[in-house]
Amino acid sequence: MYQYEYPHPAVTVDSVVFGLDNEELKILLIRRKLEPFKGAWALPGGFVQMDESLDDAAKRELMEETGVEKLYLEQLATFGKPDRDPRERVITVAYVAIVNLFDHTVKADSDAEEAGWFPVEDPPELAFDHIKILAAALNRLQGKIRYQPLVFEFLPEKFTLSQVQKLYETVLCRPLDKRNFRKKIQGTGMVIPLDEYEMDVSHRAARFYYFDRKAWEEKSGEGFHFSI
Amino acid sequence: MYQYEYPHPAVTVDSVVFGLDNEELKILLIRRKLEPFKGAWALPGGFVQMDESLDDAAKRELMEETGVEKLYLEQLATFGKPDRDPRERVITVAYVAIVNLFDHTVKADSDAEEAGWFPVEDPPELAFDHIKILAAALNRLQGKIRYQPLVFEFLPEKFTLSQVQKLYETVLCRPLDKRNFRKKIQGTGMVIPLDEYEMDVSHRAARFYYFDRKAWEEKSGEGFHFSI
DNA sequence: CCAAAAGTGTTAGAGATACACCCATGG
DNA sequence: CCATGGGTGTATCTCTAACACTTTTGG
Repeated sequence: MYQYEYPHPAVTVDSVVFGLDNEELKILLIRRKLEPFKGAWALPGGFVQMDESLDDAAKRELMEETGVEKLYLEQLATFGKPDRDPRERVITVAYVAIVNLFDHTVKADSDAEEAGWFPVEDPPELAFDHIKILAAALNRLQGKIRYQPLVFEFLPEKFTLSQVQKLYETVLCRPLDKRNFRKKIQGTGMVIPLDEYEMDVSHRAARFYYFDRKAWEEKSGEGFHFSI
Repeated sequence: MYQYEYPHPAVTVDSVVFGLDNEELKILLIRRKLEPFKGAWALPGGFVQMDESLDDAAKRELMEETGVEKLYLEQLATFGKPDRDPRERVITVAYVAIVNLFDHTVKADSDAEEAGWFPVEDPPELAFDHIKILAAALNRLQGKIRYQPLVFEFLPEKFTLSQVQKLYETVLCRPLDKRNFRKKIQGTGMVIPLDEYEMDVSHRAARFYYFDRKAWEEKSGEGFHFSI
């Protein structure tokens, strides 16, 4: 039993985990085992432990629930309306995460928890105010992807330019001109062609490229603007 | 006395309040009356009450400490390293605020609390991790001011274009070309000239303008890009 | 030879940048 | 008449946007 002179809220972290599944943008949801909202789908998350930072809490919860260690993670915002949880006052720090579903497999079920990937555009009913958090996360992703190289967090080490373009189109919900897109991507100097090509495709084989993280880190220091 | 089955952290809100004082960008600080960091300068803030939202808590604290009701307020980020407060686990939700020091006077001292405005570039030693919060806030301000009309939150209803330009230069820490700046500002269609001019200045009197909030609200809906 | 996706350049227009002088006012 | 800041236009350049056909491969 823990006692305080003044009331303290509970604090949780919840993550909106984006992934690219079969060229569709999806989010990871967990089915709740406990009341309230028992049986409903919800964002993965949980209570912040007293000895861990918020970032560490988000990482730990995602590790526990997806088994993925390496992922992109950034704080989104904190949601704290007094009545957002019917049990007690719960303030949640929301995160945006991106997992690479090519290089890492995500365990769909962990310690008897049901988990699943759902289309961003058509999610099921969500517990609490999680639909609002999802909206904020999508907004952040759409805004940030235009001037930071987040796309490569979704893609395998080696990718084709068409994959990159389709991903941008999916996230931004608008078509991009192929020639202008390729010019711009290659003009950054951070997307480097390999001498490898697709195999066994029934059309001209696409060239593979990789993202040069070092070049990005160097250039991003000096106010470099990515910009799609 | 309040009891919980699991330990709960304390949650506070802290605000970085920016204001334009004599053409200098300043922040509002409060001198701490209590341990820890008694006597040190700190960001204004305090504990979140159980029945108020985070935004409401930030507004209430600022009202109590500055007497200002109308101000620009936006959530910045949440800081929660386990050891950021020596007493107990305290997670703080940081806000960025802007007060207009032309139209509203801020009471420098409130209920026996010492308060003061300090240059952003040269603040005193701050309590807790508040220097990190300040850095994040300044970063947010510099980023956001380029594509959202935040400058007008600092300025009086009626202002001159030179005031606007100097403010941009102050915040962005770089000079701007006068003619190009004026073209761009006027090109937005949201900064409207008045038939009023400065009085009693020992040089050509500058024209006054006002910011058309309605035009901004309409245009910002349709993906309008401010951009300086 | 057909279907399917990869790959490739040029042109026109819009927006950004660079730049220098005259004007109005108070002292 | 001098000091101080207010106010104005043009030329160049860069970046963006629009646009259509040829290439490669498997079936």
